[in-house]
Amino acid sequence: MESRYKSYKNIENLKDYIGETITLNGWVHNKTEKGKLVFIMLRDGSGFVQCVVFKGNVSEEIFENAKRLTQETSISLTGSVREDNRAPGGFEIDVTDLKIYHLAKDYPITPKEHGDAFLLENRHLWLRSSKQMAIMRVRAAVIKAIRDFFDGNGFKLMDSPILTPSACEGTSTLFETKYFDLGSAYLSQSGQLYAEASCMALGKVYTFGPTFRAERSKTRKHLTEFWMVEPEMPFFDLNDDMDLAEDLVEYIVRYCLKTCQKELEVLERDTTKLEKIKRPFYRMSYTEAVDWLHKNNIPLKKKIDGQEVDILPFPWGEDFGAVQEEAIMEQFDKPCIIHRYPAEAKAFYMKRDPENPKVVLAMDMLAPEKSGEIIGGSQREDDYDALYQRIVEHNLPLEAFQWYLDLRKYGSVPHSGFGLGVERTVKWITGAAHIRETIPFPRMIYRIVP
RNA sequence: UCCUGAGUAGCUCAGCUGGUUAGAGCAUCUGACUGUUAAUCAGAGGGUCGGGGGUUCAAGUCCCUCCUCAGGAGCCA
Repeated sequence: MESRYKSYKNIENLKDYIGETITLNGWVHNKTEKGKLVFIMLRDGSGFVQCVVFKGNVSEEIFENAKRLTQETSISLTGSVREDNRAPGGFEIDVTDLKIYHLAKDYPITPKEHGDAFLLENRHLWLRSSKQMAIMRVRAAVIKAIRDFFDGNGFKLMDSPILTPSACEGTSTLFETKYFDLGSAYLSQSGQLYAEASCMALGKVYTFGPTFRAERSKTRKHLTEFWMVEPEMPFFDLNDDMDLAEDLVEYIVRYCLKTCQKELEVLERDTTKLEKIKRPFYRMSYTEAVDWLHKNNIPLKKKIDGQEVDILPFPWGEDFGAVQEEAIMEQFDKPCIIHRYPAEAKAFYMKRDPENPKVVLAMDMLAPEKSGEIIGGSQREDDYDALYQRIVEHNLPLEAFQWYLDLRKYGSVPHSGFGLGVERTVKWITGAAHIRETIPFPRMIYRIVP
């Protein structure tokens, strides 16, 4: 493509330049000297390539400069591209010219092992490591897949506000901030309520953005700031909702398999497990899941007076914890949707099942390989009186939900939606050890820097 | 918030029952080598043992306290 700005050749396209002399810009990932040879592993963001400087091929000055190179020094180098099976990646550059932009000194991250705390403190530099780069590239692919899927299926993007006047669900804790003379505003913990309003205007919509939860949780599945995509569809019932969730997840996985082979290889991900992710996924109701727990003697683990006790059989009505989720998922090689949860355990806006008022038309999708919940969704309550009563029952401020109740006053329709957590999806697909590795700059309870 | 564990060189760690001048590997610097790819070999520099207090002739080591970090639970995407 002709462009008005400088365009450089990229390492990922090297196979198009075999035999040509090209200039590459990048950073020194590693360097080894061997007498009259200097090997430079060059990184440019698109990939890595080994470059060889031979004393006999360059001037004294260039060779001395090659010997001075340190890890993460930024350089521009020129040389011919050659296939070579001695080089990692299969290509090599015979360097004829070398220019140093900036000589880096004492780069803290070495090719050896490092601890988690150290790497997190140096997240701004850790991102340059090959595995972190690969995860970020998969993340970009996951987000692209999500947008392509919705844009290609008649959805409109309708962004929800990040500053909100009050809780969407009332349950989770919110980050609070001052808002001029209007008192407090809160960082959004879900765009759903606004997506519901949007879908009554534009039909199928999705909202995509950061979400904030001030929960004091400290696990490898939680961030205080994470990205969520939330589709909302008028005239969809719970079954349509579940079908859409399956289609989306299948599309994301297939897109990553198609476009991120190299990245998944760097991450040593077993892609045969991802190849199996095809519809139909598994489905069971909450009640069926509880029956299964009974049959397999899986207890409810509860803390009473600081003592952990096992309760058998698992009592109907209790929410599943990590123990139950993992036990259920162990039998599956594909995601499983669990639907129709006890009403008490779930949010106020979820519609009761007309066939069993003790449960709501909600669903969670659990991913295999101990990846946990990646989707939570429901059919929404569309009856004005029922919703009004729920808001009162949950002790939520009625005046804050007046606009939301309006949606049930002016042409209410059955509608459904769900939220998919981007980082949890990336964690599952990449096999990353911790969710903090799936977002460029993670925000966690005890870390906000860098 | 609760439970568990850890803080010693730039990094990853060892350091016994309290006992001379606190160690190793990597990284850094100097030198050797035309195939390294976490190179190898030879040499050099590098320490407030997380902070504070206490016990003792003597504390990295024992006690108290505070701080920081990690893992797990609950909550959730």
